[in-house]
Amino acid sequence: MTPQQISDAVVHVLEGLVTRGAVALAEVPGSVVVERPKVRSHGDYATNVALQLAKKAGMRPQELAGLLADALREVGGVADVQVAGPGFLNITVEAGAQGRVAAQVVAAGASYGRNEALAGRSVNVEFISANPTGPLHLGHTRWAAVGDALARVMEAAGASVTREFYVNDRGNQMDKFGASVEAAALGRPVPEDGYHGAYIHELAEQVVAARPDIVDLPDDERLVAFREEAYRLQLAEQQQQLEVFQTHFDVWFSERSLYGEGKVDHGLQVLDKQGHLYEADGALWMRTTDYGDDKDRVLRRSNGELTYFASDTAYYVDKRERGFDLCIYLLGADHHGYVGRLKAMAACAGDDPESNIEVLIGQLVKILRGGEEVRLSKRAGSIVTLGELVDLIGVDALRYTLSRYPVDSPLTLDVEEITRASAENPVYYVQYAHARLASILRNAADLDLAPAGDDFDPALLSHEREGDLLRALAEFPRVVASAAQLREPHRVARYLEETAGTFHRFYDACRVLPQGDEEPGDLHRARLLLVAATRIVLGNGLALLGVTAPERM
RNA sequence: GCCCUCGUAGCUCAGCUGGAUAGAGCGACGGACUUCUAAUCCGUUGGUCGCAGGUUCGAAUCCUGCCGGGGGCGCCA
Repeated sequence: MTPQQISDAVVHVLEGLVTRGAVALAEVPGSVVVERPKVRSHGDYATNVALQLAKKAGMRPQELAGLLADALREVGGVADVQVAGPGFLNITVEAGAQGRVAAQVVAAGASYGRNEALAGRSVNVEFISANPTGPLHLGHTRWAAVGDALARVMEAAGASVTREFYVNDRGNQMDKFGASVEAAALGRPVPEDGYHGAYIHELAEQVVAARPDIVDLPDDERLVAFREEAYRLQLAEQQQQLEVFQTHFDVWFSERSLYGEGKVDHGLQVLDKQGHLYEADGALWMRTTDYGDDKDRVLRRSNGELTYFASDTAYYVDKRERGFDLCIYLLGADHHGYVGRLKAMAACAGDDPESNIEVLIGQLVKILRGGEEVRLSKRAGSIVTLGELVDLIGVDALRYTLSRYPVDSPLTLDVEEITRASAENPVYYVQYAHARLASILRNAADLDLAPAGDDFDPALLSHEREGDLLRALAEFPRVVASAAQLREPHRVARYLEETAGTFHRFYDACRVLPQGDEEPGDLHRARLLLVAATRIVLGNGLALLGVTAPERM
C-alpha cells in the first residue's frame, strides 16, 4: 500500500461518512496529508485529516477520528487504525499489502518515480547564462548542477523541459574582454577596467597561434578580430566543460541573434501593442510600474542604444513564441533586483506573471581557501573554475555536493575540505548502497536466482527493517513530485541519503541470499525482490541528479 | 533609507509546503567483520530552533517588530 492509496482510501471513507450523514461537511478534500510518523509506535502512516476537518464538520477532532478509524479498519490492506493524541489517525498496513510495493517498483523499473504532477507543461529552464568572457567558476557550477537536476526532476514529473543557456555576447563587456586579450597578445598592459586573469594570456596565445597574422591587422579590425576569436575559444571551453560536467544544454541562445534576426524590434512591437511603452526624455521606456516594479525601465537610451533589458524583453517574448508556457530563470542573489522587473515585464507582455514566469534566486557560494575567503572576481582573476573543481573532486561528488542543498541557502565550501573530504561525501554513501545492491543481484544470478515480481509472497517481508525500506520506496514518487512542484531538486538527494541508510540497516539485519548449502526459499526470493526494487529507486534517484550509479565500488 | 534572503548541536546543514519526544553528516569517545562489499552498522556525547509578541487544538515552520550576517536598489552589462 502506498501513501497515495492510503490517501485515496481516507478520502473514499470520508465521502462515505458524508453520504451516510454521519459527518456534515460541505466539501470533501480531493486528497489528504499522509505522512510517515517519526515514532514507530505511531504506526506505519499517519494522517491529520480529523484535526483539519473537525471544525468544519462541527465535531470534536477525536470524535471524527473515531468514525474514520472504524471505517478505515474495513479497508483491504489496512491492518489497524488507532486514534492518538489530539486526533491523529495512526495506520498500520498489512505486511502483504506493504510488500507488494516491491513488485510495483520492479515492474515500473526505470519509470518508477515518474508522475503526472507537471503533465502537459512546456518549460524553459534558463541557467548559468554567463558572459563568454572567462571560465565558468564555482558560482556557475552550482547553477549547472542545480539547474540540470531541476530540469531532470521536472521531466520526471511529466513536464516537457528545454535547458537553455543565454550567451551574453553583446555589449561593452565583450569589448573590454577583446581589448584585454589583444593587450596581452601585444605585450601591452591590460586596461585597468579589463580582465586580468591568467586565462587572458592563455587565450591571447591561442588566438595568435591560430591566426598569426592577427597582430598585423589595422587597429580597429584587430580589436574586433581578437574579440571574436577569443569569444569563440572561450565559449567552446565553457561548452566543453559543461559536457564533461554532464550538463547538456538543448539551446545555446546568443544575445546577438536577437538583433540579427530582428527579434528585438519584434519584441518591442509586442509590448507596444499591450500599451505599456512610452517615450520620455528622448528614451523609450516600459511602464513596469503598472505591475509592481519600483520604477519604469529604459529600453532604448536617448543616444539610440538598446539596453540589456531590451534584450531580456525580446528574449522572453521569443521564448513564449517558441511555445513555452513557463519560463524559469535561475539567478544568483546578486541579480535579485531583476525579479520585480522581469515579472513586470512579463505582465507588460500580456502574460500572467504568476504562471508564465518564475525566477529562482540562489544564494551565492562562498569559497574558503587556506582559511581565507576567496573573492570571486573574474576581472581580478581570482576564480575557482569549474574545470579545477572537476579535477579536484570529480563530477559525481561535485554535482552531488552542489545539488544537495536548497538554492536559497548560502553555501560555504572550503576548497581544502571539499577535496580532502571527498571520500566522506554523502554521494558515496548512496553510491555504495547501490553498488552493494548490484553486488547482491550479481551473486543471486550466480545462484540462478532472479527477482520475480509475479512469484513471491509479499507478506514475508514483515521484518521491521523490511517495512522501513518498503515504506521508503513507496515514498519516492511523492518525493519526485514535490521536488518538481517546489523546484527543489535537493529533496531527491536528501531522500536518497535517507533511503540508502534505511537499506544499509536492512542489509545489516536481514540476510538476503541463501548461505552455504542452504536451498533458496520464499523469504530469499522476497528479499531479493526488495533488493531489486531498492536498486531501481536509488538508481533512478541518482539519475535525477545526474550522478552515476556504480555497479561496483 | 527601501527591498530580498538567511539565522537550528562545536562545524557544515536537513526538517516532508502548521503536527506528536527537533534530525543527519562531520568532530569526540566506545563497540560490531570465519557469512551477500566494514565506503557499512550500533551506542555515547551534544540544542533558550537569533530575540519578543501574535495567529490555533498545535509554530523551527505562518504574521508583526527588533537584533545580526549576506545581497540588491544606473538611460551599466
